[in-house]
Amino acid sequence: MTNTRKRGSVTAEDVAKLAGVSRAAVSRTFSNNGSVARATREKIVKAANELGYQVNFLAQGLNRKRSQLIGVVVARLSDPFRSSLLEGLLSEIQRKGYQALVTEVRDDDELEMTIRRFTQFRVSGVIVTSGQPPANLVKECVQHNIPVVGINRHMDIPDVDFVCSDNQMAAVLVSEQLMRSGCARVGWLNYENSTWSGINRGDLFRRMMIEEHAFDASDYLEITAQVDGYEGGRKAAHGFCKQGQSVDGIFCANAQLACGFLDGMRENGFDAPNDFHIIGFDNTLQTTQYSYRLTTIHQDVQQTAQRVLTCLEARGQDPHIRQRFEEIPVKLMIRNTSPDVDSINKRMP
Amino acid sequence: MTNTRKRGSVTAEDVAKLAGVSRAAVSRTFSNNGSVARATREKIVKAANELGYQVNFLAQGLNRKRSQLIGVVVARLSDPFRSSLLEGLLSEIQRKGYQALVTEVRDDDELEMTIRRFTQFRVSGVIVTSGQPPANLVKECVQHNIPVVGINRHMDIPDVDFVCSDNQMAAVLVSEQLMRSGCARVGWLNYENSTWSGINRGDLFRRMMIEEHAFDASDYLEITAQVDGYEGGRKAAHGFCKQGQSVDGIFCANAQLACGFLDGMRENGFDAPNDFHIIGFDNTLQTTQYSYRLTTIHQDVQQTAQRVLTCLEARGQDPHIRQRFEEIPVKLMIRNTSPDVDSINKRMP
DNA sequence: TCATGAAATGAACACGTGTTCATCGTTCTG
DNA sequence: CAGAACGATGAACACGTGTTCATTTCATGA
Repeated sequence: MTNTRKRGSVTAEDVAKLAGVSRAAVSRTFSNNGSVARATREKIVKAANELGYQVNFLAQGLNRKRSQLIGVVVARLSDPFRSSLLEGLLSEIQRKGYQALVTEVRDDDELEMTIRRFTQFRVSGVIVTSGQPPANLVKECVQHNIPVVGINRHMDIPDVDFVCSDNQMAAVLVSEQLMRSGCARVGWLNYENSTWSGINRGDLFRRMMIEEHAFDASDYLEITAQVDGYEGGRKAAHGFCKQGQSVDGIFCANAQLACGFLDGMRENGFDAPNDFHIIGFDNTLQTTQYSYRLTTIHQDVQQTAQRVLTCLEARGQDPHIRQRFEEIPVKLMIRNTSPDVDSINKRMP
Repeated sequence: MTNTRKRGSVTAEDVAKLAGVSRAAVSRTFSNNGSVARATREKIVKAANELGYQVNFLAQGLNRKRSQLIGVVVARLSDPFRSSLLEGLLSEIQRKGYQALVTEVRDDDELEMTIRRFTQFRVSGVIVTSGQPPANLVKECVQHNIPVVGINRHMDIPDVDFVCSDNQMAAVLVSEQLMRSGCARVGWLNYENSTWSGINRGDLFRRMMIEEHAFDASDYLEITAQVDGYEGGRKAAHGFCKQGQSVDGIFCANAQLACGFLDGMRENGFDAPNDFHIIGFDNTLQTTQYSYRLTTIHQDVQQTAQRVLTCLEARGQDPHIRQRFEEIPVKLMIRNTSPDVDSINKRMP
């Protein structure tokens, strides 16, 4: 019965008409931009509520040349750490009043299409958690004044910021833990064609063991899984045992590899912490569970997400600030597979 | 040096000017709508490539009153099944040429804001994987001609479609497997205030055991975990043992509960399949791993995602088709915790 | 009382696209 | 050859908002 000319969308004009003001006043009221008298603002808000008015984000974005969307590039959500990272990002994105445009990519080809679509939506920022975006595309974003941030990866591109867990700190914590445990022959497990962060973690760990703790190179093994994930780690353990190799301490590039390697060793009759110590990366739920109780490096997802959005907003305001490289502190979660040395010493003095 | 009036956005008008045609021709070329001669189309495409033109999705959506976005409501991505479901949805959404607007909700209050924002973006559809959307809000969507689909949940709302794993089929498969294994006293594990799908699975399983397989009600136990997830299941097992109860077959509402319960029983000195059989729901990666090898019901995520998008597109074309309730067949993945009976019989004839 | 400045207001333009409608040229048909 | 049928084309309007700019209102101080 009400005067609903066209059902399905009540516009600012309808509100203006009902409140007896101009449409510009309505716009000013909801965008908090210009100045509008208290009395009229109240009239407008009342009319808006009555009609159930909501601003059209498409029109708003078209005009402002910027939507309140943030593009997020993800891959392989089946990895628990990646999905928990996404969870943290979503939470922070929404807290700041943005909306997440999530795209899953498999190869860098898809990634090109993806970023292109992001620019077509005039996103306020792009977060890359996986894949190596082509430099020219990122440049395109920069030209459009769209900030880009990478997580746990190194992109050698000007005007793009990075947030990364502190791999150096992880190397220090892990190497010291292994030293305290009396390890004399350690290994590093990663998969073939790993990401930058995986390689970086291995490099820093190696340097720490050899240069800082004076390990002989022959006492530092590099174990390479054919593929990533649990099965990759498990197969690597089988190969490791078949070749008759041995270590008393091993550090893994991620949690899935670590769980797989541990289970693979168990299948061969070895177990941690009795036969060897093992430390993983990514404090996923699974590593906390009874069947694993894996000592692991904890990445602070929440803080990572916060820093990412800080970077985005900073560069959104001034596109030409100098490149940032933020490192997020990590923690060593001591559990069963490389237990607290003090408690051991206490137990057998 | 080229005539770039305003850097950062090349519009259809620029393309038209370069190609020597009207802007309308450009629009027709890229929206594949009107008719345009082969020769001019080629001229336009060439000019567009030269200038690096891309349509502005905001303007396009504003005009069409519909964006190519699809809103996805998720919760608790830390649950592996949920993240794999999201993965499947993303993949299907992108394959169909849409973009996913993902929002994480904690309570139904947030959900209200979320759906409201979805309508403000003029999404082409809404997928609800969690939470109970208020009926009036969904009605609002329907009024805006925005199709809504729910996954694995029951919403008693007209004009909203549902896609659900075939819980009846699961109940049949599980009950038959337990019967074949000679179970005489079975249990059902769920958490308090579970979702609709969890309750539904339990109801159907119970009916199957009691009505179909003539179980006495006293041989059908309902075990309730305080909270969802691995820890919930583990604590439930501890309580179960402390009370001195016992079953020889147990079915769990989801994989996390199942893994937790199994580990909890192990801590108390019981293990599957020797002391009891256990079957989970959601064929997550973890259930396949060496430490669990859990017999479980597999939900076909890919097919679910496909059906969801089919529903969305169907209702997008005609909002008044009758409500659908699609059931997706499930499979029983037989593993170690409730092994294949034939192979057992063969082994000890 | 008048000049001055600030706050408030509405008309008008811009954002970049889809789509209708009238026009024009071409081909087909009898 | 006349007329019809049809594909191609561009002008113009619509989509719903933000923002500028000139104008009006109003309070303040001299």
